[in-house]
Formats: sequence, structure tokens, C-alpha cells
Amino acid sequence: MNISTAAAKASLTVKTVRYYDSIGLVSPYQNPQTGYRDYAEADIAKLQFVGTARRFNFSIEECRELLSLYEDKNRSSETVKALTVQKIAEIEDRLAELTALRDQLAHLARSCHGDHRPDCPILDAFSTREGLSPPSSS
Amino acid sequence: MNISTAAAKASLTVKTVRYYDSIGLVSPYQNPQTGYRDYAEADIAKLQFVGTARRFNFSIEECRELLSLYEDKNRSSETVKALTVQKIAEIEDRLAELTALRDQLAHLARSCHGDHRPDCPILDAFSTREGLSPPSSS
DNA sequence: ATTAAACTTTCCTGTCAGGGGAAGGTAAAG
DNA sequence: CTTTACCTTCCCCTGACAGGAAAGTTTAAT
Repeated sequence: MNISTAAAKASLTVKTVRYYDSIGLVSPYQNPQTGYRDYAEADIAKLQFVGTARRFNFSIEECRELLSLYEDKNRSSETVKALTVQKIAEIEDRLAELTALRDQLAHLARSCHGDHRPDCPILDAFSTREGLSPPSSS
Repeated sequence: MNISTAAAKASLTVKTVRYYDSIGLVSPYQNPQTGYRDYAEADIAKLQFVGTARRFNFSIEECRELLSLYEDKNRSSETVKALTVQKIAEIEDRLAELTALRDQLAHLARSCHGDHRPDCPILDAFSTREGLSPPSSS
């Protein structure tokens, strides 16, 4: 199967699929005559797997790890669950951060009249940093 | 004031402050003899402003826009509020996405026994994509 | 059989917001 | 005067690809 069909089946772009080959994440058979990549069904399954994991915010390196577990018939579910639980914690940290961010911005927006006068509580808050504690990092 | 003092006052790294100069975001006076940057109080205020806006998830280009409004004494608060409201909407989209992500991963984690048996519902879900609809994009 | 369109390949550059570190000049302290 | 602590520019690195050029290949239509 050629690369564009494979990409479509995995809901990925051709560029992405080629990239995954280049970093040795999902490498198909490559015709030595033409240089064309030839994706087997097993490769498609891996691409779909990686695509799903990526959409679940797993990094490429985490995908690589998950993929090796996925391919290992003697695997244990322990590592996978640990990775997942850790990922959930990361996501919850990010959620808390973003929620605080939104609340503070919403507060500022409410206090800003948003008309043609130069007075603006938002810019004031950004410059003085008083009565405002933005999250330490993003 | 030298760059490391300026960076400390704005809670930024020296690298970041130098970068902001290189892209013309906050450019201090530069001693022609030594090449040393010399930050005035007004520059510190701008650095703090940008630092806060960045921590509020505004991009560099948005910071540039906010900064020009901040410096404009005849500005109106309209544009600033519009930018902020739009940023809030972006953050809420991201919040919804991450919440869905967390819920699905949490569901998978709960169904995974996490022991030494090879059976793993998480990997199964990633590979089959059935009964699972991950967010379309991150 | 020829031609044109639609694929494919590799290679290079760019993104965003800086971080790491080298080579070399300068300033402050002892 | 020397050491230490700064400062400068310069270049390469990150993650996860996207965009595009130049060149080869396959497929479909003529």
C-alpha cells in the first residue's frame, strides 16, 4: 500500500507518516528499485495506534515505549497503566493552570469597559503586577 | 542597569531578555564602546509587562501588540479587551479538549488491572479505536 | 505508444520561544 | 595584577512536524 493510502487509513498526513519512518517509529518495507515505501496492514495498525496515542497527548518517545509494549506479546499491563496514570496527572496539572489563567483573564475582562477611553484595567494589571498572581509557568 | 539585574527584576532569564532584544520587542540602550546593554526603569517595566502577558499565554506577537497599546497614551481599551476575550475563548477550547482527554484516559486506567498479565485494555483501545473517540486535535 | 497528471522520493528551510555552550571582551573585587 | 564574574556574538539544539524544490515513478487518458 502506498504512503498516501496508509496515511489516509491512519488519519495522518503523508508528511507525518514519512516523519515517523525517518525517526524509526514506524518503518515499512521500502522497494529497493523505486525507493517507494510499501505499508503492510501491520504498519497501518501501528500508525493508527501512534495516531491515537498522539491525540491522547503522549509524546513521540512515549509512543515509542507504548508501541514496544503493544508489540510485546509477553508484556504486562503494569507499565502501560503507570504511564497512563502519569499522563493523567500531567493533564490535570495543566487543567488547573489553564483554569486559573482563564479565571484571572475573565476577571480582568469583566473589569474592563472596552470602549474608546484609554483607561484599561487589563494593561494596568499586566504592568503593575499588583493584586495579580499569574501562574508561575505555562 | 546590566542585563542580569534587569532579568532578575522581571523574573526572566538572561537568555530570554536578550532574545526579546534580538526580535525588537524590548530593546534597551546599548553602550557603543563595550556593547553592553543598559536597561532603564522603563525597559524593566516593559520586561515585566511582557513576562506577565507571556505567563498569561499570550504569544510574542500578541505581546508586541499589547505592548504597543500599553505604550500608546491615546489608546482605547477596546482592542485590549477583544484580545483578552479571544484568549479566554482559546483557553476554554483547550480546557474542554484536555478535560475530555483526561476523562477518557481515566476510564481506560480504571479498566486496566495493571498487573503482570499481558492483557491491557489501554493498548487494546489504542489499537482498535473502537468504543473510543479521542479528540480530533490537540 | 505517448503524454500528462498524479503520485513518490530526498533534501533543505522554517516554525515557536528560547536553552546550551564556545570564544572572546569587560568590569569589579581582592 | 590577577582572578572571578560578568558581558557580547555566534551557532546549533529542542518537538513534531509543514512547505516546497528538484527529480524519479506510476497510472490514466488519449
